[in-house]
Amino acid sequence: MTDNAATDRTPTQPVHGVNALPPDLEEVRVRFAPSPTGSLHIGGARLVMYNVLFAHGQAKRAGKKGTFILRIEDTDQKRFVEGSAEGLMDGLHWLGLEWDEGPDIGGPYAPYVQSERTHHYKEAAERLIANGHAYRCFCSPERLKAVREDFQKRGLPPGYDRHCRDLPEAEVTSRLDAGESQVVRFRMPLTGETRVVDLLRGEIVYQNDTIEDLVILKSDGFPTYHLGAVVDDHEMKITHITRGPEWIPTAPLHVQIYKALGWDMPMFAHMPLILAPTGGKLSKRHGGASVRDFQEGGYLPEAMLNYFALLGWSLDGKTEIYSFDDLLQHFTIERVQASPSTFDRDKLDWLNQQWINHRITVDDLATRVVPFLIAAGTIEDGPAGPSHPRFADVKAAAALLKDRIKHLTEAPDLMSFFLRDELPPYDPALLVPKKAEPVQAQQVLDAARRTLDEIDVADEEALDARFRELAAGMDLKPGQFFMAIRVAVTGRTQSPGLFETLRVIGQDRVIQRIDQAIEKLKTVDLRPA
RNA sequence: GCCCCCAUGGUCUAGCGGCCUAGGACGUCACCCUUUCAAGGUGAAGAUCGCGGGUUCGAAUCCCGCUGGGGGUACCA
Repeated sequence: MTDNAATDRTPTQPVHGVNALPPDLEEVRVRFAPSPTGSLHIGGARLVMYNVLFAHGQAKRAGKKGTFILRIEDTDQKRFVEGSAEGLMDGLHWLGLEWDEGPDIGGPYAPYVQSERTHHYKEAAERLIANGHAYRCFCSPERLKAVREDFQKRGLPPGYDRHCRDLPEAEVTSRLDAGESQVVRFRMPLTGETRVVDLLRGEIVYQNDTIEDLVILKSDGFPTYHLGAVVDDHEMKITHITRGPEWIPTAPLHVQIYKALGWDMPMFAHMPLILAPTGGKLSKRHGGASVRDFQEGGYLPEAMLNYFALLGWSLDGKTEIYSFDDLLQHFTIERVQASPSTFDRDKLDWLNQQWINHRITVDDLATRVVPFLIAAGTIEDGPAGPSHPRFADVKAAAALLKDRIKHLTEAPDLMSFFLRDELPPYDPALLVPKKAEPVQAQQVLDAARRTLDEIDVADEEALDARFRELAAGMDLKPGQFFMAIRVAVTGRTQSPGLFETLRVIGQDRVIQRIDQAIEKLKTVDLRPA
């Protein structure tokens, strides 16, 4: 955390000569604008984190106001998924990434849902038509498709042939009056070039004639992303457009729309892509992609955020563990990588384990593990936190398992012998330590059983000393002696330290389990192998 | 095909012209610790800085070309 994060250096020098925070800028306003068509993706989550760190961290450190906005871009009614926006917000809340303005909490530029703002886009489109920067297109989807195929066949870039770009005004009016279906396209300049300044990459130059006359207002009256995003970003006073790299190719179009509307240009920062280990975009099949999957997979939000920071950004190339607060102290958008990075599950797992083993408290671990224990039926249903009636037991188990748990999902399995009275069936042969005979296992268990009549499991030291004596007397190594007991009491060969384990399981259950083990051992062939 | 972005060990990265016989981390392997499993500690292997040209006294660092990877090419975002 702060103690191991390098503090003597906060790199802020612009890498590409672009200053993300010009002196005259008073407020940084950034937004995350997902379309409600699915769940919160890892790439989206990381983008949100960068936004929050930029607005609430970097901007505020520079003495500026920083605002992060959530906006829902639901302009594609065909792909709309019910409940998706809520799921997106749940995921963000889980990660602890909060917005200052948004559909649920409102704000000065409400509403923050595009389907409720359609008149803004219509107005902008009409203004663009009026000032000659856009035109109505009556081409049918069939014709468009045919044109595209024809272009492709002739080895040309597939696209629109600008058929309606210069329709006589009278024709437009009459076809409009006739109620013909139409869209609005942006009239891209046919000559010259458009420059896009990207915070992470510097200037990118495009020849205007390589960019199509794209649709900005669809026939159903909804805008496409190109218009919707530009209009809302302007009206919501967005200062920095952060988004995925898939928007780089259409950025010049956006620049042209801003110009045509006479609006001030925000800055652009196209964040890097996250690749699947197999190459290509990260997806469900390749590496998992939904934040929810990780939540259910027993990852801590802290570890997720920490990993996002390491993937595509670095403070000094040495610090690995960051709390969100550390990140707020040190993050600078200029240092995010322009190159895509591959999602590495192993490193995330390592971070998750670091957080569980070394960064959170026992109490915290116990609290977080309760819902998993309930879901698995390891403990009875109840409050999913410290007020659960079994919380004290969970905590005692958590104390011993803290440096052994990698994912919260392991808790039900690893904690079951502490929390449940009955042990699941196990192979009696496990009771026999390595390089020992079944008869010796029986002797160990008998000896242990007798010892427990005198020494209580609460007295770890006395028990430890006695067991070692007994082992020596039987010509067994302590480890061999302990193993027979470990198996008898936990049903498995791996557990936390034997004596602390016995103590937490408790005298009565330990005796009961040893008695059961002695019975079980009778089913094993006692003759020397 | 066309347009665009990117390029340091398998992976994430440090590096901003001399400090680099390239540093850290994950993963891998070995050893130590040890009552099992982890955790922890120590160490090792692993990169001719994608390739080829320049510029420079000097290049991983700047420029050009190539190659490779990725993205875009919709009335989806």
